[in-house]
Amino acid sequence: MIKFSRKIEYGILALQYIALNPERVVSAKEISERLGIPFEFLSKTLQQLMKKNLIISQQGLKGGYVLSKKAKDISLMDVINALEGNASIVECFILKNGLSCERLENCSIRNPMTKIQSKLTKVLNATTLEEVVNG
Amino acid sequence: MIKFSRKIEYGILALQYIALNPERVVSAKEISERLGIPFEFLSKTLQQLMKKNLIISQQGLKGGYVLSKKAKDISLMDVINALEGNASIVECFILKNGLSCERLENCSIRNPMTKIQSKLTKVLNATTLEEVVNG
DNA sequence: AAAAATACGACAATTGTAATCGGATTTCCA
DNA sequence: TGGAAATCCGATTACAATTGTCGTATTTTT
Repeated sequence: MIKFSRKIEYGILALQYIALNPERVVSAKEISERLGIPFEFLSKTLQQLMKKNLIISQQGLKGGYVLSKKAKDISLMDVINALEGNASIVECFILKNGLSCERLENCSIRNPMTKIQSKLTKVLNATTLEEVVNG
Repeated sequence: MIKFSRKIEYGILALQYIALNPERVVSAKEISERLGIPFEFLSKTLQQLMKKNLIISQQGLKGGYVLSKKAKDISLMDVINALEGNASIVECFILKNGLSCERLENCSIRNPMTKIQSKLTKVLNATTLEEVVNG
């Protein structure tokens, strides 16, 4: 199965919700209740997005989040990178202890996979939050 | 993280290995040893591919597997479908009990995700085993 | 000072993947 | 014709990653 993790789904949904309410600060609680996403988990996700400068947080009463830039300047790839830092479609692209997989000599799978990887990355880079918001 | 499962990786690697030895029947044991893939797990994977008619099995001593069609007629999508039957990039595309997700009314994420999904599917459909074999 | 929000580390639960086990069947060949 | 080597296949276990929870500290507004 090839699919986005919950975290990424939640992240995209939350960003979409925030983007739809640009005139105000939106709290995690509100997003959580409206979209039916576990509050604590969502909070963690939003904090990650904040650390990666995709959103700005305001603490305290009446606090919450706003986008740090325009929806058209946030790509799905940005979100994935912020939340997981890795969109490698094949295991062996992920270095372990700085080493690549041990199957290398018998593995001519890398090159064609690289092509698929780059095509996918291209799509994710090209798709912005604005597109997601506007269906 | 977006990545192929081990099963799919193993499946592609095995098909590649079989495709590289078109003149003979290749046993699961040989593939397992050469590529460092757990024998039992690989066997299951090959059996699945056999049931979906991507390879032909020959039982008994000197048994093993051969491709059932030309490498250029097997796409990565075929492999994924055979092994998991689902390449949905977003959870809500996967129907549960015939129902879609409960977030529908607040969810305008479906449409843009469908676009990404179809782009990905296109790439996977267009990439054949032959391409994988020839790097 | 109280209320409502974020921040954050640690932990628990769940789930799906990955791997193993046990045994059955098929086929070849000495 | 019997043993070896292979596929076949259901059941079960092991494991890891994801997902979710808890408790507490901190920030900010009223």
